[in-house]
Amino acid sequence: MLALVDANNMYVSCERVFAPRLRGRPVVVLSSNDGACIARSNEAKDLGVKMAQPWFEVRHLQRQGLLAVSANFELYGDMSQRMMAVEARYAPRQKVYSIDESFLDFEGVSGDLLAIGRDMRAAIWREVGLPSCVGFGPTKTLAKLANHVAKMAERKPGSYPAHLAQVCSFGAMSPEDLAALLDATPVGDVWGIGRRISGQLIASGIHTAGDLRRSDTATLRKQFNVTVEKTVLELRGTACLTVDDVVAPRQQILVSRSFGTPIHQLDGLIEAASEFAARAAEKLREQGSAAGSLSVFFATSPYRVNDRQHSASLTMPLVRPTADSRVLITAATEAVRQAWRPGVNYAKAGVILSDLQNAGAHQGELDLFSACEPAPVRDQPKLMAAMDALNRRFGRDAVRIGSQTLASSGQATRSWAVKQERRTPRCTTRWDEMPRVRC
DNA sequence: TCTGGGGTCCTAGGACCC
DNA sequence: TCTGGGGTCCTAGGACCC
Repeated sequence: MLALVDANNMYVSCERVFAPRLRGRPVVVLSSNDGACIARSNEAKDLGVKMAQPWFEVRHLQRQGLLAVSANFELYGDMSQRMMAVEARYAPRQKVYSIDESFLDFEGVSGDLLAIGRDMRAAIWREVGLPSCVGFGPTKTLAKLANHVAKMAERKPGSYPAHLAQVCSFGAMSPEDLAALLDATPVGDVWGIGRRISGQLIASGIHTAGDLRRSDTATLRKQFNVTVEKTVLELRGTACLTVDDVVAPRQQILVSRSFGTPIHQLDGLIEAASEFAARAAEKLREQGSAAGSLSVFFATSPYRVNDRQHSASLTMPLVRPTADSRVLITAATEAVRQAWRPGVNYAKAGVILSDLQNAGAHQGELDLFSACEPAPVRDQPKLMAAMDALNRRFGRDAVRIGSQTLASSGQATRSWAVKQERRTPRCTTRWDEMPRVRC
């Protein structure tokens, strides 16, 4: 039997641990530049705030008590690790799926899973301060669905039987009860069935999870793809997705941002791309990989309808896989120079590292470069390691690459930097931001 | 004024090969 | 009037997730 454990409204719940004023009130967490709502408390959902809804569309709800804070990812990441560590005590294998979810494999565990689930949930609350829900099922898709039921039964009394709230096990249900439950679940609530496909399923008469489970797999595979077919099999209890507890290194690393103010000058774009490439390179070295290629993209805002629209994307193959910030920044800068157009207001940009491989694996090569003049920048892993160590010890950007802040005009620009006007303290990761307790 | 960021997997179709 | 056939590899883009 598998379990899916996840925190309720993760980001809001993390904020509430250290800010009692946020408890019991409608709260949203805002994306970078305080642009859109990326997390909502139940009270905010009840006020009608939608996921990813722009802040300017809902800010008037402040009159009805809505509160907003800027995203504090450092805090959420740390809280996540604490939560995962508690969960790991309860099952032999854990696969962390996202910042607030993990799958647990209870194979070989005897005892009452419902009781274990309740105990684990209580421990997460007691030790970390986060509310969570637990769903048990024989496959990942069913465990996900059980978790969904647990959450909805808690949040919307009447949607599902009350005894399924918070911890729900499909393993503890009769086939008839489970069938009735699936028939009461909209097909779009099934994991893997998104907006596009649920629309087409409904159009062909498949409205609920129960309908989907009864559908012919071959037909669905033809109409859609194998992913949908696997989902149906998983709903029937045939496992197609496994829980492997090895943490696979990322296959792709992406750093992108919308700008605080649009960029129309080459300097600014180079500076931003350099900054993103440097961040991506740090992540790359953190997981011990090297990148085989680097892509840069930048685009105007589709919402500024009077602006000339342009979106560019350019991939730079790297001569040899590298994790050296200087090499990656040089490639990013070159890509910007090639793809940039003057007179355009760019609103967003990003850097993607792909073709990732183990940094230790060196491929033999012909030395085609010794004759080059000037010689290309050589990788210096020790230099990078020293830079990372200094930044860990003295804070981010204690040491940085020059082009991360272009000083061509005699002063740093960085007007594009994100705005976060409502960020809360990083209570668990910074000594100087630790909360104070008055007795 | 103001519209998120970071991922994975799958597939169709083009390039290329013999 | 008149098309080769069979295969691999790569990439862009779509769909999904949180």
